[in-house]
Amino acid sequence: MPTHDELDVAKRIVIGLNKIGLALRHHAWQKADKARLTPTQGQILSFLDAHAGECVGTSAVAEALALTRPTASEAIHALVQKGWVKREPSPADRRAACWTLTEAGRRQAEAAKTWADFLLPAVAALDPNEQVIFLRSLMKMIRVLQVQQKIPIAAMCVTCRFFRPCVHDDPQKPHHCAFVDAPLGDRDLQLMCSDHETADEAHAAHVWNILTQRRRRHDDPRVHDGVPDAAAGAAETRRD
Amino acid sequence: MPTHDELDVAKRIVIGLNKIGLALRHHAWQKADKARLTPTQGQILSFLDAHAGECVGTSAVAEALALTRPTASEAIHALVQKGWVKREPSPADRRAACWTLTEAGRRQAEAAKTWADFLLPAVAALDPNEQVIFLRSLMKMIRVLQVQQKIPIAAMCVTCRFFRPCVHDDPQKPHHCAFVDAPLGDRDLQLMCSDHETADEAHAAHVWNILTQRRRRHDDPRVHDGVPDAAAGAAETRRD
DNA sequence: CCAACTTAATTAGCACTCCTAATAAAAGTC
DNA sequence: GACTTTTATTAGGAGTGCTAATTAAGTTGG
Repeated sequence: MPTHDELDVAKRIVIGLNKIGLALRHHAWQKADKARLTPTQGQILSFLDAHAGECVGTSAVAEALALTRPTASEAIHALVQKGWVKREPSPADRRAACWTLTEAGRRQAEAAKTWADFLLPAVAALDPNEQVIFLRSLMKMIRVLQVQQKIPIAAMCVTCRFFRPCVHDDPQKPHHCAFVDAPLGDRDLQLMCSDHETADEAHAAHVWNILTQRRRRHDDPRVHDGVPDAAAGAAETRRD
Repeated sequence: MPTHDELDVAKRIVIGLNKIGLALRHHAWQKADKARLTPTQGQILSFLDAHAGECVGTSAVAEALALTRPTASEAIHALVQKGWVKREPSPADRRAACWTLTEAGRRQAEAAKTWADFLLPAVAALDPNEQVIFLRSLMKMIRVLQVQQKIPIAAMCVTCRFFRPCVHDDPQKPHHCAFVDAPLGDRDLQLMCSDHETADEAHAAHVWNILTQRRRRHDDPRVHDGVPDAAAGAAETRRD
């Protein structure tokens, strides 16, 4: 009889993910000292860089990185002190800030973006077949975490390059996210997606077109026998 | 055909692992407040509990959690203040400490042990076959990180001198543990084995070779579930 | 139109994280 | 007995992360 602990596979996976998390944290701090840029600060720079052009306030940063607003506020001010971020007034709201990168900040952000690439050699130890399965598994997990609100939500699907509007027949979940590979409903769009990556303008315009067209149809709901109205609308507005 | 393939699989895996890391950190701090136990402190309690009976000093803790000794020292003293850890003298060395849990500390450790279990529902989203592959992939990655000194040593089968990979014909239990003298399957591979003893380099390299080559010889056909043949073919061609 | 929300951001206060550098003390070396 | 290594700590500093309270600017409703 083996005397090894009888932990099931799932628990051992959790332990393993923890190890990876440990590596991430450790590495983040290691580099922190070199670049005078702590983990949180680096992530804020990356986030601001990814959302350049949008008006990103303290709250948006806090939400994206799963921090409280005070914590985000302090970290941002540290970056301001270092001359990498500056405050622009929001056109709409005199209370709100629009944090933007300075020229030096953009350079820092470029460097910070690759901070996790030290994991790439480890990933390369998997053969291509394993990588695909591993990625698919990660996506499944991330989706569950998102649904359970364990992962912060970062940006709107509508501006995301992974977003595919109106491709399913299910009226509850007509859209599709190509990153987590799962259907999305309209109410999911209100939330922001933690896997968001800004789409190019063409894609964004395309998405917007489809959404606005369909919404018009939606205003005039038709119910067929056993056929949901949105399905008909989606089918008609779908485009290749 | 997906249009979102601009990033290769490896980079998306890194992004995904980052997300999991974010969830881990966030969740750790959430619970921290409830239990008046910060992430590092919780991990120290777990570690001491797992190594009860051994003489664990400050350095050992620091190494296991990838902290500097001063950081570990401070965290331990916070736990002493709370009455969960006490110092015992080392029999051999009057400088060294043997940190041990108090009765209350053992109770706290028991609770702290499950802190990452919030990930279990996410893991459960994977089917059993995926779980096994995911676990094996994690171990491969962790081993690379260990070799690169990016992560403290983990007590994994893959680095253990008692581990004999692929010595049985039973595809369910191809490996063998020479310590408990019992066959092991992929699902039995350990990440935190209490009987682990680090193998010498020759043995480690040998194990690694066999594990990475094995897939072509007799792999479980279910592994290829849902994955294009091209991927398996690529795996096929990658050995000398 | 002003009192009563609500929201954006900050301040204050606290405990802890994480680092480097310097120190103290014991143990091993020569 | 001085020299070096190892174990643990202290000192000092920037940063993380939280809650609670505050300031200021919008929004809403009687």
